[in-house]
Formats: sequence, structure tokens, C-alpha cells
Amino acid sequence: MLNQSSDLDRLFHALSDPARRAMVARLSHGPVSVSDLARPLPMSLPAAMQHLQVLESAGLVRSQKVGRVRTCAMQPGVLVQAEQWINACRAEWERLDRLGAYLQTLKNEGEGDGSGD
Amino acid sequence: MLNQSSDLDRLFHALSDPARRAMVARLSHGPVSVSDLARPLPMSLPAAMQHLQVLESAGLVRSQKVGRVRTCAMQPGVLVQAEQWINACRAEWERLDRLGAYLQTLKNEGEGDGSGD
DNA sequence: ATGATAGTTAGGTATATGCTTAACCAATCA
DNA sequence: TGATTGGTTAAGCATATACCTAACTATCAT
Repeated sequence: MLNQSSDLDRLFHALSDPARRAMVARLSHGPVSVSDLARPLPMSLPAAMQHLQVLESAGLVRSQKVGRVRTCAMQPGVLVQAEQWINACRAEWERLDRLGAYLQTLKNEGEGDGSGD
Repeated sequence: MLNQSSDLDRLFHALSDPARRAMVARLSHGPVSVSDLARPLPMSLPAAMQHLQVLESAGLVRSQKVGRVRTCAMQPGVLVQAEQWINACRAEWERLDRLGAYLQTLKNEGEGDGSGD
């Protein structure tokens, strides 16, 4: 493994776990405490905390403690980075795809013999 | 770890590695052979093959061998799934964000009476 | 057939991940 | 003050990842 972990690495890695995605989904509806976040998940509280840390270190979630309860909230800016990367990729592919279709059209127009590929 | 690995798990996991993202980026410009795909990467050919397998099992890439060269190509449909998940999340968050802004507005307008909550 | 090229498989290692239980600290409440 | 609640830390374990080298197969050119 390359030992440098970029923003996108951490981001996509954070999203690659169903428990973490569940947390993100929950948080996108509004801030939640740690135990509320962990309760629906089929795992211990410390395990959930680890997932939370992964989300925080990816910049997806922010949290602050007041009294003895830590409240977590979405930090949605980072999601946009993922979206942009995907979009850029798709844009390239679509360009290529249109080009392919166009070449196909040219090929069909110039076709007079029946010899397919 | 939950032992069932969903489409999204595999997809985001596939995207979480810089070498694999480089492969995807390259493939979004057009089909490439295995060695051409591996050449720019700082790793052995077998290592690159493993990454390729991850991409294939995520459904991001398809490949077929003709003669002795295997040609890999993007299978872009799956990327859309990732995009949709992110979009859904963002939509929720934005709704919440607008609500927050609205409540803030109300609070500012009605400032003078201290009975907020 | 010989050898070079493209890819694949096997086996092994170091590190990362995901989880657990047990113990611990800090804030609230009876 | 002492129990409870909310969270955190520590230690340990099983599995997964990411990589390597060496050996192998299959195709193509000579």
C-alpha cells in the first residue's frame, strides 16, 4: 500500500462500510449523540466509536462534547469532493461513449457489404 | 465486519485506493490492456492485477482476452449508484440546512422574546 | 522448436481493519 | 456520597489488504 492516504482515499474508504454509511445517512437528517448513533448498529459501542473516528478523520462528520454527551453532525462539504471525482470520470467516459457512437454511425453509413465484424 | 458485502461496499472500497482510481481514470479515456494499465503504477504486475480484480468485482471494469492480451474497459453504470447514494445524502442534508437557515431567520425576526427552542 | 511477450497462479509477509471485553473517567441524579 | 449514564481507552484477536518474488501458461514471431 502507498503510505500516503489522500483525502479521497479516506473519504471513499469511510463510505465503503455499511455501518458507516448508515451513520452518515442518519446524520444527514440531523445531529445525533454518539449512543443514539450507535444504538441501531449490531455492534458494541466502542466498535461504533471507531467507525465514528473513521468518519471524522475523513472529514465527513464533526462532533463536539457538551456535558457528558458528544453530539455528531454532518460536514457535507467533503461529500462534494467524491461527487466531483465521480462526475469528472463520468464526463470523460460519456465523451468517449459519444465518440464511439459517432464512429459507429460513420461505419454504418459507409457500409454496403454484409460482412459484420 | 458484517459478512455480507453489498454493491456499494465493493464500489466505494474499489474507489478508496489511489492506484485503482488511477486505473479508473485511465480507463474512462478508453480501453487499455492489462500491462498498459499497470505500467504507470509503482508496483509489480501481479499487484496491479489484484487491483484490477477488485475493480472488476465491483462491476466498475469489464475485461476480455483476445489472443494473449486482455483488454479492460469501463463499465460506467455502477458509478452512477455511488453518485446516487451521495446525492440522496446531500439532498437530505440540504433540506436540513435550509430548515436550519429558516429557523435562524425566524429566530432573528422574533428576537426580543426569549422563548425559543 | 526457441525464445520473447502478456498474463496468471501460488505462496508468503507486513500492516490495516473490524470487532470484542474489561476497565476507566466524567457528568448527572437520588 | 454513591449509583447511573455517556463516553473513552486499552489490549487482544481474526480476517482482509496490499504487496512481493518465483514459477507457470499461452500466444506470437523467428
